[in-house]
Amino acid sequence: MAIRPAEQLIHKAAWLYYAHGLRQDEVASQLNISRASVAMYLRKARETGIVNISTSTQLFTDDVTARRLEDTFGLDAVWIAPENAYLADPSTDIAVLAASVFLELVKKGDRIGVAWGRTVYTIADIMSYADLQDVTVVQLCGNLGAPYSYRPDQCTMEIARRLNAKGLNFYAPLVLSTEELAQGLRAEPVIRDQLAGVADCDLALYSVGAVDADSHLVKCGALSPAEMEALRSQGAAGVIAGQIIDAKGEVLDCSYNRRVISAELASLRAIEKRLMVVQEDTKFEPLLAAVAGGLCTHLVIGAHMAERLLNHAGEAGKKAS
Amino acid sequence: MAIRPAEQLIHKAAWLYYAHGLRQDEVASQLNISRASVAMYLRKARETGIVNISTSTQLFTDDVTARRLEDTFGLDAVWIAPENAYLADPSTDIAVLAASVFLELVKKGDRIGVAWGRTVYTIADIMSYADLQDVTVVQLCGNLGAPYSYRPDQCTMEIARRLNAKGLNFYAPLVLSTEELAQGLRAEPVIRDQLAGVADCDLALYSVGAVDADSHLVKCGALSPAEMEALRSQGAAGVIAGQIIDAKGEVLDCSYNRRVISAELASLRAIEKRLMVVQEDTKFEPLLAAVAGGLCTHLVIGAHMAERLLNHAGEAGKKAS
DNA sequence: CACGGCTCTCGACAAAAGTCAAATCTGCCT
DNA sequence: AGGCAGATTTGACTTTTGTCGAGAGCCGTG
Repeated sequence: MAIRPAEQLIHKAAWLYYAHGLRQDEVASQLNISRASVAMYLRKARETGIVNISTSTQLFTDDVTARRLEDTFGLDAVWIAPENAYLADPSTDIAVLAASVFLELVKKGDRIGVAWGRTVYTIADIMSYADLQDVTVVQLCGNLGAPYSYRPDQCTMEIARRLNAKGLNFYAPLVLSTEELAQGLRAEPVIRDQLAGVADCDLALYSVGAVDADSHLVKCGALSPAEMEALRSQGAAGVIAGQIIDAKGEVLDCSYNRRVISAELASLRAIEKRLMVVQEDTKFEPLLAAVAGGLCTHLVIGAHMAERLLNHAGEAGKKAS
Repeated sequence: MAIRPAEQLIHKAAWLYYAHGLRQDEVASQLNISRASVAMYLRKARETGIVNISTSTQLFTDDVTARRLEDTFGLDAVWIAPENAYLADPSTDIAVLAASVFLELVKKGDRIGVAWGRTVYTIADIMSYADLQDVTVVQLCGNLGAPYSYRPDQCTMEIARRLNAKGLNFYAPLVLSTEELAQGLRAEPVIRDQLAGVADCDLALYSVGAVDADSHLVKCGALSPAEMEALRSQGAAGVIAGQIIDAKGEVLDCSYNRRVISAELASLRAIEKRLMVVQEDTKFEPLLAAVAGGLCTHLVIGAHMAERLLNHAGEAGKKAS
């Protein structure tokens, strides 16, 4: 990690510009280079996280709805992305917000568990760079061989890259064909250590998957549409880090789950800050299951989903009384 | 702390501009206001810490000299402001650097002890705003009645204001006329609690004062030039949070110190991160004393001072062998 | 040693952001 | 209701910044 001569220059330029508030041409004359170069250096500085521009996400927690959600579901913090006005694509909105929230939650020296999925990868993709050197990003579950760009290891690596952190991948398949093999693999020292290390994380980032034919588990061939359907009728309500959970947020007792290599839910629950991000409105039930199972403490969702959650809680309350 | 309607707008504008990367005119049309207003909002957002622009101070620790200082004096981290090229005023350079380092060291929920002096106030003055809501800034020592703008309470309040944090001043004089009175005042519940709370701080910010006629203690009338001179011959080497220390960094046994209301050195040493900033080259001996006494773990100084420290250590080493 | 291929740098132009005085709005007092 | 003081907003203008293609320097290779 020796600092290249150019990096030194970028650093100096960034310092003079952002910390001292000089103009670009002043910086240029200080460093005896052209202003155009300064502009380029500054862009690089922003891209590599030498300078950090972060905007408070407080606006999105201040919302009354967010507060009520925190109260009714016992969550530590909820962020709600306004559905309507802002940008063309509402789900991008959620991802942008989630990325900011994530960066706000990360601290130096943290160990971060990352699951996989389109949502997680989208977040990684738009997340700005930061310079947290002694952070470790660990992969929460095994890999799928599919050619998707949001494979578990990709998610982990991309986030590690953005944070300038260490990425700890693990190269085991997510699902094996027999329970015995899975058990054997889980006992392998390399794998065992990685899985044991999950509980030591300070922060986790994941989404929740739906139990339907569109699930990545189906798309990647881990389960057939028919199997998925069968699991659903057995009570499957969602997918967390590759594992099927029921409506109470517990691991569903089924062959599939026993063949999976992934962090145990108990380990996940041991992580202090569990950030769950849900983009799709269709993932209402999966989300409910995850929340019921105490699988998240911090939540980023869209306004519409927020409403549905509150309504649901209201009705459940009425029924109970 | 109800959010004024305008603040909401500022927040939204900042979000769209900095997080989503829209241009100002795009933001303007989104929010149905003129672009000029957006520009103004954004300035306010930066000023109030809704957006945070911070540049890594790593450049200044990467220095070989800084590393050697860390090693030879057993410090956690050292930052060295390059003396020559950068700006007109080298001591401003140090303060700018110190402010950035300080902001980098502060974490949410921290309790911060702040002493006083021109250096500390300069830092407070140029420090950019941040939005750390549950941070407490506590004053480390009593006040002086002088009309200086860098009175202890001013320093504390200004820093608290910049961080959007709670400021805990304490209104006792720094020096009393008799030891009995000081003892009595220290026993006062309000004062006692405040002093006891110092050891709970996570971070301290102070400089070190010189023992000469230019000292603020003299300028503010706490000591006469003659008394100062007398203390010097008794072994006074520096001033920390209003107290006189000897060359070993211990409290000097003298009447003055017994009449002072300030945090005990033991409490200061109990603080995990003790950030000391020294601007003036003349404060070489005071700094040595402070370092010897373990009163700082993190150090921000100029290049010239860094050299002197290293040379001194080198010579001391030679003499010893 | 000449030749591509490569990155880095610069000048000039276009785009974006900052600024200021005038206009408008707002609440409040008479 | 009128009018005044303060803050807020705006349009027009200036300054600053981003970008692009051209050119310069640098290396390994044929």
